[in-house]
Amino acid sequence: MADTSSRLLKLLSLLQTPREWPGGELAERLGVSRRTVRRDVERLRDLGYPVEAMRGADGGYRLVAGTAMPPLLLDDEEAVAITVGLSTAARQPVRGIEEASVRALAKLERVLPSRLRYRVRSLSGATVPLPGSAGDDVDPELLTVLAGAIANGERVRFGYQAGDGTDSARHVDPHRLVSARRRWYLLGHDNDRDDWRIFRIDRMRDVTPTGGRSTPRDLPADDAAAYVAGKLYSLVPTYAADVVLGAPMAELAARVGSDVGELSPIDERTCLLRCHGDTLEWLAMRLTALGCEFEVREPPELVEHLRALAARLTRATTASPDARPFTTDAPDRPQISPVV
Amino acid sequence: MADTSSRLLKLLSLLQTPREWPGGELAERLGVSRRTVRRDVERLRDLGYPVEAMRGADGGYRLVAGTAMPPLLLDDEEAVAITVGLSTAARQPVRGIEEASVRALAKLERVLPSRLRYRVRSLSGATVPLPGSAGDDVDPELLTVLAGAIANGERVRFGYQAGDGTDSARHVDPHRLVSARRRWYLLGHDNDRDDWRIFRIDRMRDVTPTGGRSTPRDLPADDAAAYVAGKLYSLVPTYAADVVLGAPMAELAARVGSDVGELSPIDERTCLLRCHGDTLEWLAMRLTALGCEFEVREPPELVEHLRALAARLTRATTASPDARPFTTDAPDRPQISPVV
DNA sequence: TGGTATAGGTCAGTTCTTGACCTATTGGTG
DNA sequence: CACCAATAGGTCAAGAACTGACCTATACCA
Repeated sequence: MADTSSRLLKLLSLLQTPREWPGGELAERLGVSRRTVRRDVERLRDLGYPVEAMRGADGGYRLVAGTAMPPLLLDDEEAVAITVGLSTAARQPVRGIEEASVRALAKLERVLPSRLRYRVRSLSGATVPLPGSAGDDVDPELLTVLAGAIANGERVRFGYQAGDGTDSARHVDPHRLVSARRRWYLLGHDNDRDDWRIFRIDRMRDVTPTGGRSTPRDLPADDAAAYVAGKLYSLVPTYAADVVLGAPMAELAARVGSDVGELSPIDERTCLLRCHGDTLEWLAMRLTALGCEFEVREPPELVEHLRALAARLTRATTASPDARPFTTDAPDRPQISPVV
Repeated sequence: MADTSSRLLKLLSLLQTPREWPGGELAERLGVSRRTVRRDVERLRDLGYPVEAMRGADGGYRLVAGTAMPPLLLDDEEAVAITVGLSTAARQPVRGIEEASVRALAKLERVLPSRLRYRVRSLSGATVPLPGSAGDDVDPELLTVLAGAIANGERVRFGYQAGDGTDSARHVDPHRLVSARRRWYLLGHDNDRDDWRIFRIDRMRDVTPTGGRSTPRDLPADDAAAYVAGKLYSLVPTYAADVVLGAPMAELAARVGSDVGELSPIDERTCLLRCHGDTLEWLAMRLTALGCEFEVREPPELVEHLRALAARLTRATTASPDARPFTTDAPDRPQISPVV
């Protein structure tokens, strides 16, 4: 009966509010007798959602953590907040739950009322881009489209710009989304080339599901993520940095996230940081953000980059504040660094 | 009837998967006849959740966006992903939906099965701290406790370390959570001092709801967020920066998020950036991340900070790579910059 | 044009739900 | 310590709803 079901949902939604509900108030809100409220609570418990009841004066009902995840009943603002949160999470994925984030985002986006969509769009445009990832940010919507196609077993068609700049149209059976090195990749079977390929998602254009079913194939490896990571290692240049930090390891441990790099102690006052990064900008930012003295051993490119940065900072602070800036055309002054 | 309701929920959960479901398969999965599936779909539509049906061969049912937000049925991984996403979102709140994010997080945390909690905890520890906010990160759990107390109208008790370092115990009727200047604040009525106070949440300890009801009071202003922002303006020092950027405004517009500052053009090759920040580290990072030439006009503290940073970078790159670093004890070398 | 999918009407038997009334139990308060 | 207010749960009868079986209409694809 639609009446009972909708009442149960309404009850769940009330109970998800962080407060206690006396039975009488619930009965009034739901338009039924108190006895029915008790029965509804029993029904929810049967469904696996533990409703806790405080007996005695000013007792009441409240939903507590159980073994199953109850259906989340969100109001408009919460739905928007979650969508925005997941969109930004997709831009800076957290190891181990990248795909689940995208799945959850896809779920949400499919049912998000249109009046909320524009709010999401205007809000997620306001996120601060991080250095090293500027320009080649992935559109979260693209991710959800691909996630949907993968789950649905649908073939997709898109335009792809390869690393050497050549454009081509692709027909691909999408297989898995993998995020590695702060970028998103699609592992799929290229039907025209009849082989497995890895595509950088920020280089894909006009992705459209064709409607055709993709043929199930065995993975080229046991673990798709490992496969992609391995291929990338030989394809994408990566900088491995080797830096001596002028502070005790204990002091820095909290500031160095696990995805930044590994710390090892040298003595009481210094320690060694080994980290990887695909752009020099990213490495430079991580290092300056540490706020301590440091000394770069490897790679020379990073030394060079930091020198250029230091020079830029010096120029930024030495010009006289009254003079019109940049009047002398110094041809060797770098303009905006190209997007990598 | 629990049977029908749970079947409806199961159906909703199936339909939230990004694929099409033919009626026959749904009937099989739900253990009912196809006619009942059709009726269940009708029930869902009555509840306001639009189920789209594709007729014809290989048609099927799918849930589409409607006017109401359907209950979200998440699997374990998705629940973890959303919780982690919201936790990090609470650390770097997005203007306009700060409170909704916390509300949604509170909702989730209250019902999150315990087996998922430890996964959330281990994952959210891996987030990268940003410069300028290091050390005084807010614990998202604290936010959800406060959000719950506010919604429940419960009085809270906590220890607070004021700006001058003095400790005190507080009894407060919590009123609103406000995030401003990349920090979280609690606006509440301090019962011992009988006045409205603003608390920095990262300075609160041992927050516990006392169980006592907080007495409803009128806000000291129409808009709590504006009230807090106004008070902060007179309490917390803020740097207003004035920077000339050596690149056309059009090129930079995408890189300057709306919360970074306002751009205005000077000529075809340069533009002006006016921005605010509560720490010099934050301002310095934003500026260097732009990747273009720039020139700081104001404030002098920022110029000083950037000079020191440039000097640090120079030291980091000029030491001979073979020599043991930091052998000479230069007393004027700053150690880790204190947490602001 | 044929096959397969959804859409929806009707009917009878079964099952479930609801509210009213009842008692038991628990926890805080005066 | 007794009282009160809250949850917990049993039972009953009337009513309502659900289900599956059968039917036809309709749309889409190959």
